Amino acid sequence: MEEAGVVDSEEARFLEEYDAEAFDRPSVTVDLVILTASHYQLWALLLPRDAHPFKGAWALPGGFVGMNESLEDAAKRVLKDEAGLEEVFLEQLYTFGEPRRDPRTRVITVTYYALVDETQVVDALARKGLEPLVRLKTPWQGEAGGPVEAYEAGRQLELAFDHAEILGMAVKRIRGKVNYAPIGFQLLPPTFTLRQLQAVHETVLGQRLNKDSFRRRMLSSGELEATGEWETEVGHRPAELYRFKSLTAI
Amino acid sequence: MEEAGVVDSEEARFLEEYDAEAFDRPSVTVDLVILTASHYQLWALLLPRDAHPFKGAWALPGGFVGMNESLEDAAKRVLKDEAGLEEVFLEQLYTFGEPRRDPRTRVITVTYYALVDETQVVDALARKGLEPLVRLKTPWQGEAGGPVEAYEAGRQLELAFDHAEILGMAVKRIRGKVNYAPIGFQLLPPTFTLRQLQAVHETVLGQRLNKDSFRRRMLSSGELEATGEWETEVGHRPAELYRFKSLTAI
DNA sequence: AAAATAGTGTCTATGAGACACTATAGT
DNA sequence: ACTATAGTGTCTCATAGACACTATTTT
Repeated sequence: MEEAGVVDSEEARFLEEYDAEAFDRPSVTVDLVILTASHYQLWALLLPRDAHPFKGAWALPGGFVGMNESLEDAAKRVLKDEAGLEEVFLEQLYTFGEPRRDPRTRVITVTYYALVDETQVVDALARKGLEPLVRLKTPWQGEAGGPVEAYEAGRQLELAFDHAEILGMAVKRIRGKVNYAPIGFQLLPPTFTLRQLQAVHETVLGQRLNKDSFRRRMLSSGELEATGEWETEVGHRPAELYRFKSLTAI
Repeated sequence: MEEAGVVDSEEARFLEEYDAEAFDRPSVTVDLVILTASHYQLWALLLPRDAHPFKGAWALPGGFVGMNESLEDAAKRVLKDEAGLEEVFLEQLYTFGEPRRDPRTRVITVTYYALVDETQVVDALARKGLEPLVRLKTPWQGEAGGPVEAYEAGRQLELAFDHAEILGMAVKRIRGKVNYAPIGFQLLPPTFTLRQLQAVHETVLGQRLNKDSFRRRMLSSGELEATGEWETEVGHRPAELYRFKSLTAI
């Protein structure tokens, strides 16, 4: 804001005397919901905790916000350091701050969600030697909201802190967003078929969609561009590959 | 979360030794956008600052988050203490945390927006002897987003900190929400005519709506209930008064 | 040839906009 | 009587769903 530059001598004196230590202050962290879609399931990156509290439970990647670091920069730092990911879709989700959500001390966490295509995140995690992604199960329909369950190898995982609720908020958010914003392509490789795009939408929404009207809606949205190339080795008539125009415009 | 109750002796020892002072911590505040609609204009409560920084500029009501207070409780406290309002629609908006947004020190602010009907907020402010509401002007269409301008008595006001941006985010949010959620009634008295409801939608969206389809859409939404009463003294055929079903259900 | 999915064309149902018309208050 | 807005009925147009049909690949 340009008004911040308006500093007269009275204001300079005030700033010098201001005591930043006058109030108790909570810790502030960022936590990340890194989502991908595959095999008609949503998956998130969760890390097993090796320290108390919630030792052995699974937690979202996160970290403290540096004193001279913006919230978004902190989220990007965590995304890179903990998942090896850069240049992906990242958006603020919600801020959670119940006084007892962390038993150690007051921690307010600003959450972000990232959408990544499966091959990209699997490659990045393999380079870091990390655990595989965790499958999410959403025990509610539509945008009702609520906590989400997480599974690995068929077994339900215990989630640390209020992270089940945070994951639920992320699913609720993208379910709302997929209907009016082109976020499906964030979960796909650069070129993709309409059937792949429909599968991603169906995965996000947790329900089947009509093939005909989905095609018409996507093609008439003006967001897609045919590449003139077709998929290969698919055991049926190959579909044309498309790309998102807004991505090529960046 | 119920998992928080799982405390063995090892975890108890760990919690005792945990040093909450180990990291520098930012200040955390809540700031409130208290919105109302009247005369085809959006209005917000802004308070003139009598201290540095931004002395003389106008700021959103806000306050520090107490160490044992949830974010929503802090927002409700500010709403009551600074505007005299209780039991109104209140929802988290966004968290702003650029390192230099407050020149004194690092302040991260969790913003909330409240929707209040005009008579209610005018009465409440009058009881507190506060300045009148400030008129907002949104120099962008639809949900493009961006900062908002504020006017009082025809003169544009200087806004403190990043509050023009926060106001812009609030307008963007309700523009998106009014199309799929029944938030119009939050800005109206308990009973209202369809024309009043349309005026509120038009004010929020910043554009005129078709009368016929608006009536049909509202009546077929199942959210409205006719009261059997009609407005009076209006200089034309009086309209029936409606109320929102979801309000009576609470 | 069979299986599977891609892609096109057409019919129908639904909802929004446009418009015409009647109804009822205040002035 | 005139003005302004409420409220109803009908027509048209755009879009979603349903369905039928053809096209093209692998097995």
